[in-house]
Amino acid sequence: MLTIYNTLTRKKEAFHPIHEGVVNMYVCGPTVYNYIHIGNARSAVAFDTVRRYLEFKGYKVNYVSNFTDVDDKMIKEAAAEKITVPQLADKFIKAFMEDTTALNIEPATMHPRPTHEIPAIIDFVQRLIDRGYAYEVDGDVYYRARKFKDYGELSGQFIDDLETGASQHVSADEVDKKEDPIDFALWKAAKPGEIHWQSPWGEGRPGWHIECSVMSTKYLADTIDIHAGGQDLEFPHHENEIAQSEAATGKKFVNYWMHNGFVTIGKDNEKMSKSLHNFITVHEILKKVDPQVLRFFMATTQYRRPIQYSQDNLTDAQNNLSHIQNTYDNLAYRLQDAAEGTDPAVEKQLADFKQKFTEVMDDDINVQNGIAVVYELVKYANNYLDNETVHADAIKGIQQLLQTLLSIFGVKLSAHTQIDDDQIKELIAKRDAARAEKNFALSDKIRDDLKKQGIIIEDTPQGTRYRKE
RNA sequence: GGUGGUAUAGCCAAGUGGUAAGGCAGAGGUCUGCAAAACCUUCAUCAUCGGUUCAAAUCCGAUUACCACCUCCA
Repeated sequence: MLTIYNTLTRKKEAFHPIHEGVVNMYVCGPTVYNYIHIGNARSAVAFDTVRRYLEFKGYKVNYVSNFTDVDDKMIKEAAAEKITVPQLADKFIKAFMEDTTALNIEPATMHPRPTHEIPAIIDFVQRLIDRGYAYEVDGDVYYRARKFKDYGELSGQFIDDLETGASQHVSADEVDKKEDPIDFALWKAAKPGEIHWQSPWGEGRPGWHIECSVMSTKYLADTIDIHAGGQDLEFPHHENEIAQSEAATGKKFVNYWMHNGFVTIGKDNEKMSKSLHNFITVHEILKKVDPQVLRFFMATTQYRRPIQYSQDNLTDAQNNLSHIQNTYDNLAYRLQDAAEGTDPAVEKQLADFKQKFTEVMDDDINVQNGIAVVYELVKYANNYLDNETVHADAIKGIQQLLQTLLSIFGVKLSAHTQIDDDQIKELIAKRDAARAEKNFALSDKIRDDLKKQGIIIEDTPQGTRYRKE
């Protein structure tokens, strides 16, 4: 049975979706004013992995993830680039899709954007005003946080302990307008020249938090199964979403809150973030690193744990993935001389591996233990391949399980042995002849020459094989 | 000041009371003409101090260090 750590209760809980067999999940996406960095990608990878595991378990997953396409940073960056806010958004949404596709992240079922939802947002804000949870001041609309009785429940904060302006990002002007410093903006009046929409409170734009409440309830349901995002969103973003949504609908907003840990960098393991200027964009790193390696690197750390980004750790991931990929190639190679039929012992063993994998992953998506089962499978597979006689269906069974498990981590395995090239085959024949005559100088030269072309030669008991590097 | 998290071998990391999974790197070996790939063997008493217990990395208390959040952040 699947258990998930629920930030709201600070406990692992048995996972029961509202509707049998279906999971409604919403994941907070990025503000699209720049290329995503590895930290942003972490969230996308973490919850893509959760999604894939849920699908592996047989659930249908409705996965909604937003793009925040208007806010202060968007306005500032658009001005800097001398383009409009929507142009900026389109540019970086396109980049986001390219980067996440490279990382083999499944597109969301839906990617809503607040600027496409203005009427729904206005209705939602109006509803909060009508219910006495919000008030208008000079074209801004604020949420009366203290009126919502459970405010602070998610993050464990007590209202009176909050140090106003501790993050030093609130302007004095804004504090003056609010009834209470902890109130937050639902709607912001436009400054001259800023992008804006008409509203009952004048020209303005949505505040940050409101979009997720509106889009989650509109595209999924008033109450959903999973709402996810980075740990930095716990407070205030998710706290505010709960306050807005539950005040508006009168229903529980989310059953399971999931928060991913950060990507850290440097010897102090500092959080990677745009504001600390210590980030590396996915766009940049993919110029140097195989996207599969980057994906594997991120997917094999459990979503709640921090990931330390370093070259050493990336190299580790690279080596591990190569080992798995080599095994997959070894399997494909032996398929060529395999006997027909299967091997009951192998079938049994595969069923055991699959069950063990499910058991460990059911514990809050414990991917470290999950990947350990994969390594067991890999070792088992290679040992099986040492047999003189192997069976085709058994090998196919191993391949299939390996592929299925790796796909949960977002890695696509494919055989490298299937390349067919007469020229290479001719050289190999020549080399084999040389070896038979013990002319190792020639045979080694042929091997070296092929290596320069990126072709690796390997001698096995079944003959000489080759693959691309 | 409030809140939360983390501390296990050179590195990554599992582990929630019974004498430390797994991976990388390293060392040795098997196979090979040599390689490659793979396999085998080997490599720690768990930040510190104190307590509870027949028994603790695991529970309790204290200490230290690091990280994060407190209306910009995935």
